[in-house]
Amino acid sequence: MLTLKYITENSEEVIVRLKKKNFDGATIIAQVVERDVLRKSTQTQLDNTSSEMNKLSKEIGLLFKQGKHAEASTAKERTAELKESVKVFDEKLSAIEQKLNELLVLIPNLPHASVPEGKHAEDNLVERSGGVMPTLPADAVPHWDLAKKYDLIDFELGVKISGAGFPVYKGKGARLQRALINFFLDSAREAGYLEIQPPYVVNAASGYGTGQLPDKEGQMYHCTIDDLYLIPTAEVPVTNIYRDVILDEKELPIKNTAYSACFRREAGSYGKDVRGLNRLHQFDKVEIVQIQHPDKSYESLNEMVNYVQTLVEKLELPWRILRLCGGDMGFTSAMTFDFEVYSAAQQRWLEVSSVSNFESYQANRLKCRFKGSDKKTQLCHTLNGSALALPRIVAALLENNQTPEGIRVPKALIPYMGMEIID
RNA sequence: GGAGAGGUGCUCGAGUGGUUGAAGAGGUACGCCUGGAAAGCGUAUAUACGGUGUGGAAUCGUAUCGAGAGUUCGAAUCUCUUCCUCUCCGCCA
Repeated sequence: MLTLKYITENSEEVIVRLKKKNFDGATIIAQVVERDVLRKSTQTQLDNTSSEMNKLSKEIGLLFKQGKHAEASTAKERTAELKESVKVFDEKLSAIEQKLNELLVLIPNLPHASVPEGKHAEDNLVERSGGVMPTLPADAVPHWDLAKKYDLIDFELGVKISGAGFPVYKGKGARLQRALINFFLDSAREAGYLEIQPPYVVNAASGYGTGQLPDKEGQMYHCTIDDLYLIPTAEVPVTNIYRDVILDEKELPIKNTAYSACFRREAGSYGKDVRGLNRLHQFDKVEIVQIQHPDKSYESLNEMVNYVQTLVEKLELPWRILRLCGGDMGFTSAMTFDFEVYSAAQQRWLEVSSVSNFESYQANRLKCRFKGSDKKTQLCHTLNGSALALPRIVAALLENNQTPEGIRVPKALIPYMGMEIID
């Protein structure tokens, strides 16, 4: 969330900038500002009353020590009223703070100045693109047919065991998964990321820390008996490592990578583009996360985008990078680049990565701060990106590389696959 | 799952109702000392919010001793709830 201080001190600017995200913030910002004034005055009242109370208590203690029991009893009587006031102010303050917090989580992050205007995905700008569009044989088929032909993925079996959206990878299909995961992890490590193996279920505090809760509760699988959530991305557990942490400036940037299975309920997204591997309830992904100094977070964003680009290039897929417009960006992001690869048989661009700078929006919730040489504590900037999500990469690899002899394995993957062709 | 012990500052560790935001030690930072270093000496070393205030120097107040609630004029210290850790037993990959 945005910091209360920033909102109250720059309320006009905040309202203007939020417009780019198609968010009309005038009313809610006004409510925040109003309640903040109330918060401050209530806090002052509470502090003053508590202060009096503390003073009086000390006096009573002193009187008792001196054996002046009568005077102590008289003093005690005076505390009753104060005590009541403290209680009233305290409850009032808590109520105000709770309401303020409820308002704050409804306000999205401010888009960076370079984020283009726009309302929908069609307004995103193509930043750059590369790779060679494949020329497919006349009888080319989409990946779900190829998966069946070479017995790589069994969607029906997944339905039997779990339900739609839980495919079973078999044989060379399973091996391809493992090859991609290892390729992505090794590449990330070589790029300076520390490999992490996080838990796949998280508590509510973690879900709240990265913003999945409370707004996106319905999108996560919830184990109610233990009140734990299946992670929708490794971003959640990895970023929460740094919840309630004050880092030393010298530790920045922190670069972590993690493979995890990802679980998404995808409630309400049935019917559209869900065939094959395009949209799943469980999928595999390698994530990269950075915690960075605010002055350098856009350098890091750039670095991360360039890094992801090397991955799609090594996989020899046609790719393009989109600079998301204000209306298509995530709630918590200040700037996002999406990566898409072309899936030739479906003749569609598939999103395979989303790289974002959250600036201090996420860090404010997480209370992830750093202390510099000036001894001042301030919020870090957090960034993350997929590097990469597997299913759509697999879809594009299968479709684009289909030949009469089988599926050609890109050079970079051959050592991981142990074969040049899937047949 | 059963029985017991415990959760205090960057770390260790004292503290069982009254100037305890918290002894002591270690670590770290700065200063002194030294040709340099060690030792030694001195100083500093949490966070959040609020008030006064300045070139975001200071200074005061409030809250925080796992978390939440309670008892009390007053709680790190007592009570309850909850989470977590450790030991023993049971079960098990």
